[in-house]
Amino acid sequence: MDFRTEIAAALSASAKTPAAELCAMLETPPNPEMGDYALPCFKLAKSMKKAPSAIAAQLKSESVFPGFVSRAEAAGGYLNFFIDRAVFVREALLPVLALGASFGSSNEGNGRAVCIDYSSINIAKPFHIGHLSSTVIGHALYNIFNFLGYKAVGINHLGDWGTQFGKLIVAFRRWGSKEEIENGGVRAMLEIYARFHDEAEQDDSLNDEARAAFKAIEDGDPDALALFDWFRALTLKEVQRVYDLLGVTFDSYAGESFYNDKMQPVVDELLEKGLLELDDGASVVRFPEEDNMPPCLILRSDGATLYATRDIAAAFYRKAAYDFAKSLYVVAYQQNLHFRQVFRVIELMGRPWAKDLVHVAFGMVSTADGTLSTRKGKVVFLEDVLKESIEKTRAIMMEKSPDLAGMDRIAKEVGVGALVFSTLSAARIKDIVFDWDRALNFEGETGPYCQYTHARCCSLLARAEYDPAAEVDYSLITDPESVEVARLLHAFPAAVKAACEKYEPFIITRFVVDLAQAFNRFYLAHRILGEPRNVQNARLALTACARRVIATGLTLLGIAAPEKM
RNA sequence: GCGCCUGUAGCUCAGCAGGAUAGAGCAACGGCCUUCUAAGCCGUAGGUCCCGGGUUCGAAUCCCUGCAGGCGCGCCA
Repeated sequence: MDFRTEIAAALSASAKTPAAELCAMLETPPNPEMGDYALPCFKLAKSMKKAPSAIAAQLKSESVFPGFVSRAEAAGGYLNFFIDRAVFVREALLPVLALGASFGSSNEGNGRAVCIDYSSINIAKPFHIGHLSSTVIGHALYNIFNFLGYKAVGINHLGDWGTQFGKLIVAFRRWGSKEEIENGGVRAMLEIYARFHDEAEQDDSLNDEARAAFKAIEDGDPDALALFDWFRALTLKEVQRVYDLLGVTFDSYAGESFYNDKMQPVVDELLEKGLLELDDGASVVRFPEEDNMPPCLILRSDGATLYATRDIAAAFYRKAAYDFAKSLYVVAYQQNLHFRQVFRVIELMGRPWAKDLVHVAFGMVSTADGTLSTRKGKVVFLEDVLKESIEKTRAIMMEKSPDLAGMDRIAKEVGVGALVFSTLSAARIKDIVFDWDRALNFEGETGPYCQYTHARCCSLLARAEYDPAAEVDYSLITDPESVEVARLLHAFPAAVKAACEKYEPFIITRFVVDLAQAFNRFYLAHRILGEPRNVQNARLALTACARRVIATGLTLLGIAAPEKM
């Protein structure tokens, strides 16, 4: 039952306005005491040639409202509607009880593919906190799109090409040892890479050597290629530990090197369509005046391809391979111009699906003592942060619940969840200054708080031996705290939809916090266990629904919902 | 210089297809565990919604001008 639609239909005749229009006008009053829905009558003043307050009174007296409207009240220029609380609570809880884990999901995607390019780490470089945003935003969107009936395709667009690999090979041949790299992983690679830069400042011939080494990779020289593959494999093995902790997966690891043989057709087509122009020896695509963008560089003056060339080729490949309905790029906003250019070039090439390419931009991550910089050694490894968070969680658990079974697993779920949750708690465009104390705060609007509330629900349901089949008397949970929980449950599907449409996982994060807060208020205000049978049953049903939706929300965000903690 | 983004409580952020007294959390202070998980709950205090114009019955929200900060602007990715 949709309350809004029915209220709007009831008003339509008296207001002489289409129901759909009235439905869009209906809003939620700022305070529940003012009603559940409100119609502001100001806009009707012109067409009805009356004062808003008079309109509200007239609509009230002339309309016949559905039975679930217990009261309609004109207040100022508003007409407020009060829904029968037992009906409202029942309508809110029934779908959750009936659908369980699929409550909030839908089939609107109809199986269409949505490519999501996220995380996209660089080979032989550290996986640091700067990569956390892309990784967890992308992963959450992956879950959300699947939940709404799409077929998400997770793509880790690896940074596995470029002259830096020539440098690394030279550095390794001069100063590296197989054993050190094997044991030290990316940190050891960074060390010899840094040494290369130091020594190359004195001896420029090293740079020539590096260029030659990279050329050797390109030409398929077996020795160079073997080293390159080795660096790649070692890095992937190392980052896999972090992905395992985060529970993040990918369907494709096709990175930059994958597109090496796929760029020529793009260049050919650009030439053929007369889009390519020579400028200072480089080949560029110029944009129409109204685009107000600098040209997009396609080929360097030495004929080498560039970042944009590769991304255009990648977009073509993904369209052909997956026939996506949308293709998302979860990449920091620094690359705003780059993606505007790439998308526009594809549009100029006559591909209507260019409109389905979306840059899901997010803010910069920095540390208080300066921006992240691999060179300056200020880099904070993601794995270190995750481990620290897990350790802190374990310490808290040792204090609060030392006998809990499965401590290791729970400490991992809570410690990791805290970081994921905090990364997903603000609009993605906001910059983040990484702060250990804030990242490891487990109180207030945090992941552990929501997980704790979930565990609290589980504990109640287990103690009461809750029977989902027991009949529920909804008239027993019409107190303000219960109704507030019900109101949020009712709003969950819309929150998921909004998160998907806006590519904003934080909408779900906030929703889960709100629900957890509402449940905790309910919990503190009302006893559940040991109440009369029918009261206990009704409150347990509410608890079961809250637990279910908190768990679903957390799962969508990529966060575990342990039953005990 | 040009373009994009951000500016709301001491701090971190919601609210911004205009609506009724601007909301949370953290930090501070004061309460609540001999009954359901205190990683919790309640209360107190804290705001020129960056400034100035405009549109509107009504602006934190829309438009314009400024200011401050971030990012970007050809052969890196």
